[in-house]
Amino acid sequence: MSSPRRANRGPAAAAENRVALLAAAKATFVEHGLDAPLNQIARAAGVGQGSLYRHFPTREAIILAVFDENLGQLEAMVAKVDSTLDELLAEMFDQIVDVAVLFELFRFADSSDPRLAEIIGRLYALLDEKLGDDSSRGSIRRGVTAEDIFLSVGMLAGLLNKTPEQERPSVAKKCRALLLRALCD
Amino acid sequence: MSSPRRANRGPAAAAENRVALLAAAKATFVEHGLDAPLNQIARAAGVGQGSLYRHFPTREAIILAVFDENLGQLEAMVAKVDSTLDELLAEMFDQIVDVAVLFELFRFADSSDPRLAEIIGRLYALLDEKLGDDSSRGSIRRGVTAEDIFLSVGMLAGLLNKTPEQERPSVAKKCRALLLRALCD
Amino acid sequence: MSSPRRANRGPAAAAENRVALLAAAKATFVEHGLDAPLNQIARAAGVGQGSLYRHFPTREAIILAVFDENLGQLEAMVAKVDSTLDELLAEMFDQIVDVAVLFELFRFADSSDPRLAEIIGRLYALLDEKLGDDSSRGSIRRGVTAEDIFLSVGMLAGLLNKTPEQERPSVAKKCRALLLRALCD
Amino acid sequence: MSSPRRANRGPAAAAENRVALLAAAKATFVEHGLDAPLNQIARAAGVGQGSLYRHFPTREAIILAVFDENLGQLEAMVAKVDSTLDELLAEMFDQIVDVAVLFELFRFADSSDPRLAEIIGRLYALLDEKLGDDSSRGSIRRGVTAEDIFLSVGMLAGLLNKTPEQERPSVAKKCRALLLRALCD
DNA sequence: TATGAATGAGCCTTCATTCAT
DNA sequence: CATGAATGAAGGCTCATTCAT
Repeated sequence: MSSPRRANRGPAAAAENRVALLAAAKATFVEHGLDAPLNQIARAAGVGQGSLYRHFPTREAIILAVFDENLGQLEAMVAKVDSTLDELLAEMFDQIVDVAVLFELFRFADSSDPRLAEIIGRLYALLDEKLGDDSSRGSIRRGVTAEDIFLSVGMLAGLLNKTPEQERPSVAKKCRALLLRALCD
Repeated sequence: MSSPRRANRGPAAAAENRVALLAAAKATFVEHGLDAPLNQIARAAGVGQGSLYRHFPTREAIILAVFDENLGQLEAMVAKVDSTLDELLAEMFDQIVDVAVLFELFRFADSSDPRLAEIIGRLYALLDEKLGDDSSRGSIRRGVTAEDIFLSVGMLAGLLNKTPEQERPSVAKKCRALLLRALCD
Repeated sequence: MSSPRRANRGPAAAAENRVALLAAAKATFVEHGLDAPLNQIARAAGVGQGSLYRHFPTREAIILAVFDENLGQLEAMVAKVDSTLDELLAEMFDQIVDVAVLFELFRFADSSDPRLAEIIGRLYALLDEKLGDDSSRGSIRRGVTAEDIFLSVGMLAGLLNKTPEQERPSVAKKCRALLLRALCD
Repeated sequence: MSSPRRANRGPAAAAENRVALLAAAKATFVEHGLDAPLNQIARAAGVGQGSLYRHFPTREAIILAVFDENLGQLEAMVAKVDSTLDELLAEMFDQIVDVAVLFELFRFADSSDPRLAEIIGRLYALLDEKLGDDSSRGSIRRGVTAEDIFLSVGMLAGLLNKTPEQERPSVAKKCRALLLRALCD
């Protein structure tokens, strides 16, 4: 019997699969929310259910991984440009319109989860580095902490997640103005 | 027989049931989010599944009812005291810590239920009334619109919904400071 | 408290209610089939659920009553006109397009049910009366029994019940031609 | 533990399961009609509820599959013997006593499922092939169309579906006589 | 190790039936 | 006797998770 089942590409495919899963997960989460059926992710990735579970044993695990990956991109960006916090914030505010859903992560991950703590730690480090240096602080006023920025971004994300797709850009713009006023002189 | 069917308390229980359902719904939503199983609400209210559906034919209907009830309390408060917007905002920020989940209601914004529009209208009216009058604007700066306040509250609620129970007061306090800075002179 | 509940018109309304229920039942069955929710019938009749149950304790009971009533109309028609069987058949074939659903009755009523037996008996009597008399037999061939006619009508009804609304007239016409060929010389 | 979850027999069981489901579905439909609970079919097949839905995502799908299978048997029979339409009809009339319920399938006639159209097409082709050739038409009179036969079979099925099990053979016999008279010279 | 079918728990919803008023 | 709210059993369907191959 010739099974129509996708060929088992063996262990070598593991890395490929992981990448495909992360991409599929991000797309699926953005489109259907963090409660999207997991099999939808597996299907979109062209990967078996079981493989998804092997790579990410829980829903939380894959969400964390996607978030982590996105944060990685942000870090890379920061590392490359000699940017001020203004520019970094602008970039974050821009990107968040599309991936706000990932911030729902906090509903899932227990805040004591070491992976989450690690991710938050990296974000804080990123921000503290800029805040601590007058030349890179941009127009952010003294006294603003990394946590303040973190909370601001979180609030924006929180609202965007309740906002219908097409209204997001306009809502984001108005909120950004409010938040900058809160954070800048 | 194993299952002693709950006594049929008759039509007289209708009003009681409605109240019990609303209370149970609020508690359940606060604890488990707006996607909480409806049967859990019915059980918590000590009411049959069917009665829940009779009183609130859709999930949206019961969410709206709970929200409406809370909004009513807010309006009552405003009506009583000759309050400034500062006080109104303080009240809202206080209350929202406990019922932030209700703001998830706006996920249903594309709903055809006219009551949602009505509720939003009432909220705006509440705010516009205060904003339009210099003597009641408090320390809110000129140029702030009802929408700005609405968005601020929405952002706060959005973040609180992702925040674990015990951290909410502290998060709320910090966010409140940020938002007031955004809204006041 | 003024109860918005329909006034209890007392025992006097019993007869009225029964009539309203039968009419509503017929309309509801025709439109939604014999499995239509009973509360739909009560509502259409403007009558409480309980009253429906008082008049017709089972679904079968109300179906039988509707069927019976329709048969009564047929009998009345036969009694009035000095009709041949041809005309009677034509009438039945005509009417059945609209009320074929009532023949689903046989799926519900146990054939040993005395009420059903009584109804069938009346139908047979109606037919036998015409068949037995050469002058009223019309073009129906000798040898055809009341049962043959009964089965023919039943078959037609059976098919019509599976036929989408708008195709019924055309299907009925073709089947009628076939059945007449079976029953006539 | 109280519920010894059925062993997961693995993907290899897929084919077996499909067969078991079809058999169970046929039996269940015959006994309880096309509205029989699907979980009853799953249980009868010794298969999980989810597997039923995997194989047949809708009720219509499984009905179609059962019907298709039966039609396949009919076609096979026709293909083998060099039969006349008389014989084909006899076979159909015989078989229909047991599986009349499947003809309820046509309640789904407005379905968008192309397989239904395909099935009807095959039935018509089967009949047209015989009708078009004088040597195979048997005693069926000229002028009879495939549709006439289709309608006849449908009418018989419709009636049998309302007929209690034990009376079906006798009813079928009488109706068959009537219908043959309608279709033959 | 990858695959995807199997499994059943669990939520949603409808509706027949009962019964306090 | 009429009313219509209350009740929960029952069936539909989805999806997280397991596991034979």
